[in-house]
Amino acid sequence: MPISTVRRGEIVSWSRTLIPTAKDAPTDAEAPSHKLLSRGGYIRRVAAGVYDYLPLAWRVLRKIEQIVREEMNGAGASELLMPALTPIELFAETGRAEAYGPLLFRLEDRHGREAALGPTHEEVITELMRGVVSSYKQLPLNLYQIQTKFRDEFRPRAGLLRCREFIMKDAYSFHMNVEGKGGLNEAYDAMYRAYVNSFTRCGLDFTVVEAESGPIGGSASHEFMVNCESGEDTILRCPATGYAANVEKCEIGERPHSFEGEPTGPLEVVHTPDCPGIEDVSRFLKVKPPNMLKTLVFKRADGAGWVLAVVRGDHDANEGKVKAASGGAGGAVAMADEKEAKAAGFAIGYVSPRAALSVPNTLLLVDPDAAQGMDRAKGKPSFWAAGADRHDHHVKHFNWQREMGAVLKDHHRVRVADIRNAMAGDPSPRAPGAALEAKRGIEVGHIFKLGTKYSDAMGFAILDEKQEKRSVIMGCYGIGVSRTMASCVEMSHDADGIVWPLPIAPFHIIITPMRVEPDAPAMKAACELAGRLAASGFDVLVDDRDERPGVKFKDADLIGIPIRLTLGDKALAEHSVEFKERRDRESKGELVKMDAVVERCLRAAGSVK
RNA sequence: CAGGGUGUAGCUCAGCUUGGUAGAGCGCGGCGUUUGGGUCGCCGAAGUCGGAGGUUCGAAUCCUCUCACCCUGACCA
Repeated sequence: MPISTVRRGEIVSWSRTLIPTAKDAPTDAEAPSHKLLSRGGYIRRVAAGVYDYLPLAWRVLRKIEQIVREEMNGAGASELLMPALTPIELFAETGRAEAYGPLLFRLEDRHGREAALGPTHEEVITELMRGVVSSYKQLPLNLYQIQTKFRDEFRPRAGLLRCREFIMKDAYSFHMNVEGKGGLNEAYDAMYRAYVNSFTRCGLDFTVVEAESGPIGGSASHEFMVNCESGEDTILRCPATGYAANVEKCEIGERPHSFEGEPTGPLEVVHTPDCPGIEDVSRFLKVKPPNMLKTLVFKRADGAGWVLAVVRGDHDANEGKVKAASGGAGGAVAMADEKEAKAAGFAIGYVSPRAALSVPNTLLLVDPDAAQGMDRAKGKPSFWAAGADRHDHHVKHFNWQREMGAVLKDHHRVRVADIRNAMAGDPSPRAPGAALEAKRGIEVGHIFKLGTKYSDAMGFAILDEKQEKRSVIMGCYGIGVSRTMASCVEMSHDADGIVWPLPIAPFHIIITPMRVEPDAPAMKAACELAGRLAASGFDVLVDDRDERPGVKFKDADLIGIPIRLTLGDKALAEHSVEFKERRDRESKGELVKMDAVVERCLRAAGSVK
């Protein structure tokens, strides 16, 4: 017997479900998605960063989940479900009980045992795998779950975009090797494709960017960002090549630099009281930030000295890049502790590049835009203001060669390197002559190559084919399901309400009969039509409320159902209904004969429903 | 965590300065009216004024403490 391949749609009456729409959004809602999901009766706030998902929202979430599920299964992953409640010992094992800090929701049971509500499940799944996988023959494996996650955010905000409790799909893959068949790269690439497929099928406009792997560790990482101006994250993109990366990761193309240039005047020390930041000094000295040198103090992780990072006043130093540029001698670096740095002789807040001369074991890293003796645009020597290495004092007319001397040529002590965050207008690292563009986005997916961080920490090693015990190599892959719903609203709405893409709309079609008494022609036609549409796979919402037309139209627009079929006297007299797509704001709608409606809707839906 | 702000009816808010019977609009219930873009009219239900303590004859209002929530920043798979 063949398996039925046609999905029968669902029919729901507005009056028999819960869709509490409202004219006003709660005052605390600012983000469009927060306002519209609240007004549209999708969500209600229960506590800070904690929400009810009402029937409409739950339908959307389940549709997103289903798409993700299909793509994950198609990519060879298997679904399981792990507990949200996790004994603290598991997080202690990898040090993340500390690393996650207050972000971890902690609780204590009646016996005084500590537990945490899972923010993510690397430890839990590694613990599981450690117990059940004992041979390389069982790998590779890719396991995922869709589940509620908990993070005690310092500041939940923007409705569903940053919650303390949210729905997430997290997947973990396990391998004996990185390259080749069954390796990490193969799974990573499969996940990359599954993510592209998932977000495309959801109808999202998104960009894939290269990303830092962050505190989770690992070696490579991509973020999937929904494009929208209200996004929290800035991404940079090369228009010539399509290269895209987030601010932390984005490389900057070649920038010419040279310390050579005549002084603009004698070095002048100026008393600058109460000027802790660049902005204050800039105002006080009447010097624009692009003419100032910002010098930050980093400490080597091994304690064997310091790294000074010099960037232009209007630029931000990038810790990851500083780390990379100072690599080799002494390993990783971290922002210096203020007390410690002061004790070593740095006048924190007033440090100049010259501090590299006076404090031993100090490497000076200079960003190319700061390493300028000549102002190229103006064709004359650069004017620089900098710290005076003395509390409440700065200097004017800083000149690299005069102030630093021969040490500039010593590559063990002074290096010029890309050490700042990229900005719009910076040269592209991939195409000469092209400039990076800045866009805003919301992160909805993130994939990582973890390597052996967790398997090492938790002792998950098995024998390979050569009888050698090796740590299992891992990858992990997340999708914020509830955030995806919210970012879709951010991306797709207008003044009247939400405009859902068809694949994740709670209902494909809303039928709006003008009269709703059970024996009214409009209501009878609505029921008949709903049945035929459902048989073709459409989910149909019938607005059977005894409300004025204006109210129904406003609500239909607000909740964002892609297709509206209106049944009024005029249309019925011609055996027709009025067909209107939500995304067409201007059009009046078209009259469609009753027996052609299903076909018209199918055409509007394309091949996807 | 730092700075700022708000808590009064289901929602949006007024009242607080200058203490004296707790209000409006939307929503909700009823009646009538209207019926293609949030009709109109009348009637009605609805609030321990976030909580505790204090000052006072009397506190939504003044004082102290506390709780919750929001915004900006920092933080952030």
